Amino acid sequence: MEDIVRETGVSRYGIYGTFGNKRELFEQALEEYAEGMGKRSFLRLLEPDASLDHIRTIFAERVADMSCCDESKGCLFIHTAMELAPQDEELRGVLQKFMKRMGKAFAVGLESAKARGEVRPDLEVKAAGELLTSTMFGLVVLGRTGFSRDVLDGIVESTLASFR
Amino acid sequence: MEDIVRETGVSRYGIYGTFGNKRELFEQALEEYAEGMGKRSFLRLLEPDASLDHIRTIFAERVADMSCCDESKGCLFIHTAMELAPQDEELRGVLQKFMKRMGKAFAVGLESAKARGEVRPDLEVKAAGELLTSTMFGLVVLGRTGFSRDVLDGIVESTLASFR
DNA sequence: TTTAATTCAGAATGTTCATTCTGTTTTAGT
DNA sequence: ACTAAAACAGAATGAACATTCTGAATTAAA
Repeated sequence: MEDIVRETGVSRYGIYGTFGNKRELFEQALEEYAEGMGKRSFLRLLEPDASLDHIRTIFAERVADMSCCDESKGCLFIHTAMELAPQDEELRGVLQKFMKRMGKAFAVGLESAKARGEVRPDLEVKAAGELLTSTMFGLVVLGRTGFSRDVLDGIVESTLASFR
Repeated sequence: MEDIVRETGVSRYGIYGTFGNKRELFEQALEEYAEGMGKRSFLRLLEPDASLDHIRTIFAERVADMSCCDESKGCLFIHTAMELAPQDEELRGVLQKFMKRMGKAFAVGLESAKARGEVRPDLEVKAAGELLTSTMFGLVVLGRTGFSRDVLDGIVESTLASFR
């Protein structure tokens, strides 16, 4: 809270008055974050011209994040899932909502890719979308333990290759 | 530390005398844990008769862990990777050592499965082993956020199916 | 058995941090 | 401009917790 007061310039009074407590503030921040990252990364998968390359790019951005500075390794989703979700039903609900949306977006993107002949016709896009969601988080864990960019890229490519 | 003193029955004096501090105690616990889980789960992949089913079983055990009680969701590896690895080079080294070993074990198991004709002959087992390592952690993240056993099993099956 | 070294349980210390409180300043309505 | 409400900065409170300290109990050596 100290940090938030300093960085935002909003007083403790204001924060507690508006959000009640740290927990509530966090929940709203999480929703905001998810909404933003959905718009920034996943919306493009819903365009009719979405291709496998769109998916590749989403992963590439994440891998790039992991591999650079010490900061910003991982995302709020995975930290929340690991540290809070099992004991907090409400947060779990927020995470599930957005992760399901993520899987869905992947599935829609894959369907478009299928129409373009980039993936095999019998691919089950729903299952594949869930797999990609899981892969995203697996990558973050490996990235945090310092695995090289090459390894992370390799995992993404193997996964995408399996759709062909 | 309070909890450890209570649960082990060892006095603070003894713990600090033997391990120095919480950090050192933790590092040794992590190695112990990794060693044990390696022996319990991954050693069988090195047997010459290892099959795809051995891999499936390892994942099934993990999925079962995730889906039952509130306790024990996740493992020490992933928690350490998420919470400590980026700021602690030594722990990162420990994690990397064991995660690489894990990938290697998967690769060896896949090679045996290939000999049995269970996976396609041109599968790159090294890359596939790394992918399975990543998948393992991805599953834990989804499990923690409450995804159903069916979804988790589906991800495992899609992944294994992609090797055929 | 006596002495010296270990080990014990639990109290004391010091730090971090969320939350509340207080007295002052700013804003909005008249 | 004057009053009442809102918002401020920062101090006070209280809890959690790692680590160190203390005096008592236990063990091992003579």
